Amino acid sequence: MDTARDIHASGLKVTAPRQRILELFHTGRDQHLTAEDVFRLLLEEHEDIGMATVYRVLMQFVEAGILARNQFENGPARFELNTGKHHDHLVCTQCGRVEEFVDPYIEKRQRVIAEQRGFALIEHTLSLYGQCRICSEQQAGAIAASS
Amino acid sequence: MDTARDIHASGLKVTAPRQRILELFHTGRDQHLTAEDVFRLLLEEHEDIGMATVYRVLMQFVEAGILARNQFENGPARFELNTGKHHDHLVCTQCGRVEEFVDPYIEKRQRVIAEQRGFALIEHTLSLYGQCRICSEQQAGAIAASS
DNA sequence: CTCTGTGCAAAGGATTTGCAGGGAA
DNA sequence: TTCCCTGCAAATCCTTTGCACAGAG
Repeated sequence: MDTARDIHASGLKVTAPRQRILELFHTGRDQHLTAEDVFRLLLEEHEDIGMATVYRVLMQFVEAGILARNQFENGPARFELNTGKHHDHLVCTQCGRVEEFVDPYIEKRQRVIAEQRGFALIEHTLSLYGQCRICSEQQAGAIAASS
Repeated sequence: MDTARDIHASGLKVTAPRQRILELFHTGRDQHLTAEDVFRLLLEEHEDIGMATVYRVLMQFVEAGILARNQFENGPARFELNTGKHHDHLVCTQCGRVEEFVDPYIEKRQRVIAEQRGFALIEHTLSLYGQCRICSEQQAGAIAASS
């Protein structure tokens, strides 16, 4: 919550762009923002921050362990607060909503599989793509209305 | 194995570029090639095929269900023969080697999780990143030699 | 003969980098 | 005052598209 402290603790100077960007991620829930999202939100706040800075800051935060970077399919990278707790994602192919989940059993099987193949596991990404409840309902409603 | 037949069955004209590209994937094992790989291999065969054609053909093959496209981390897309059997990947972060695996339990858990969240599951990607056995051994050898 | 395919070059989206001025510590 | 930061523009990487000609059916 204390953005200035987090930034300083990472050995980075506490500047306006860095504070504003980090605040964005602390605002609201389910924040899985693209660099473009961050840039646009800053514009709306009348902050004059360039895309290059957005990318640089996001990257520094990832290296500092403050943010985590996710690459879904072939779209732009999405950033989220790094809570320290690993988790996987459910991504709505319709509205882009991202939900998180953890399944201890899947995590365990992954370690077993890597071991069997002689792989020294470093990390993994698991993403489930589908239509979320809300989009499914909207679609059902639209079909009903058109008939 | 009969590339011309596969291509024709997809409603595509049987042309030299399409046949050469498809043959590449039938050559050898563990073919997870990038568009760049394909382009380079064709050059070595003295085939005069442009990158645009490589991308177009790869895309058509994916749409035809002949190839499958995988996006690992933030690197370029990798293509492989679509055997019709879903599988996930182990990717060596050192040498780039890609191995495949299937785990019925993980598959099942994924369906359960999606259902619990009200997601109509369409597809998923699971990739384990780490160091393969060969790279681990080489590294161990290098350390031993330097001491 | 008629379209689909192809190569080339240019365009495109996402991200990175070079540079000179600006601002934290 | 000293570097670290920043904005801008240009560069990069991967991929797609426009166009006129070539070739499969």
